[in-house]
Amino acid sequence: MEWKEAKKIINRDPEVLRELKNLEPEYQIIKQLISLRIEKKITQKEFAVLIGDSQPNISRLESGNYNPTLAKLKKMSDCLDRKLEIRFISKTR
Amino acid sequence: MEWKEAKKIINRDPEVLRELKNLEPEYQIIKQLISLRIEKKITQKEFAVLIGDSQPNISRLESGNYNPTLAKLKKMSDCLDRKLEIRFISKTR
DNA sequence: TGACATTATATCATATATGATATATAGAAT
DNA sequence: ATTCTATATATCATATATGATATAATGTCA
Repeated sequence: MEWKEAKKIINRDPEVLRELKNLEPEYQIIKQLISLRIEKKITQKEFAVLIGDSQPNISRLESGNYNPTLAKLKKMSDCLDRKLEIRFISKTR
Repeated sequence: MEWKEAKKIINRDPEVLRELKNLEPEYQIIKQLISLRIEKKITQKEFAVLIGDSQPNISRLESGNYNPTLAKLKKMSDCLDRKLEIRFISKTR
């Protein structure tokens, strides 16, 4: 399995995708998390255990129906042995 | 006023700074937001109006005693005409 | 120093995130 | 088709974020 699979999951529902793209940072996060999970070849349940959460909550997260706090994002990144980077980037060129 | 001033504000309380550095993403955010405000040469009150919030809440935000949701971060970035970027960065080299 | 501006702290009601569990639905394997 | 696994959806109690207001403390300037 590869990114193709992740893309398939993201594309499952065109409506959700449209909304996700409008809410771009959320999309970024979801995309990254799904990629990570698939990269590791693990189920949502296993991923949930990894970050100290539950499978239904991972599903909700991946679906975009989720609004995590900064602390939650940090916890997730720590559990995934990743460094969380948050930036407010200037739109000017 | 320049970054020196922002630094002074961040350094006001060594204990807070120590904790902030430990909670690094939060520190990043605060640093960026304070920089932005000082760059614009506006008070917390004016900044608050800019992002649709109140001065006491900005103070709380700048002090680190704040745990914003993703939606809140997005709203802030939108109001500041910035693009919010969130990444889980691999720690490997 | 005093007046005013700015920032920090406290408090509170309401909204919503977190964490947990049950169950429905979809997918995979045989 | 059946069984099992994986994912999606629903629900709920509790914790906590949001948004708002009042006030205290600190800073600035004449």
